[in-house]
Amino acid sequence: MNYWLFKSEPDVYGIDQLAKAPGQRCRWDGIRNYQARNHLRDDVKVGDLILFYHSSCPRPGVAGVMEVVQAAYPDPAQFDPESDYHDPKATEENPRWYALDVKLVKKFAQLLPLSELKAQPQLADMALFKQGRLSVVPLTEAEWRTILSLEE
DNA sequence: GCCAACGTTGGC
DNA sequence: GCCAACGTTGGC
Repeated sequence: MNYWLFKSEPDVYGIDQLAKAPGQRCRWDGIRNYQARNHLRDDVKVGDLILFYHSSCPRPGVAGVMEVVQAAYPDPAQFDPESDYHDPKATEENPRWYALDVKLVKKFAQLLPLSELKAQPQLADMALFKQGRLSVVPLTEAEWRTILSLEE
């Protein structure tokens, strides 16, 4: 069992959209960074738990928890010339980018702000802070427990 | 809108 | 393989 933090811009796709989706499930796609892709493709397993993080918005922070329901498969958007995520160098035989399916476990009653995460000495070494622009971030079990304990 | 950090591209 | 130029992310 591994723990992750996935970022999304709520203007594009926020936790409320996931809450309203059929079965509260969605495809997590559009990842176009190699390090994030490698995590998605190689390390993220069915049953892993994920923090849903809202980024690039007025109130950045953790909005809730998701669970992986389908492990990585080639992201269909890379083959779609109409998509913003189209990649002309990707082929069906040799895909570059991967997506996976998640479901909502719970939406936090209140968003847990980034400022509060930063205020925790136990979280000072988090990958989230060390590598600010990675959109698929691993968490240790201790970090996971610390963050969940901050949510009442 | 600004800027720091860092990833990607392309010439050589 | 190096590195400058450029693009993107994301907090503020």
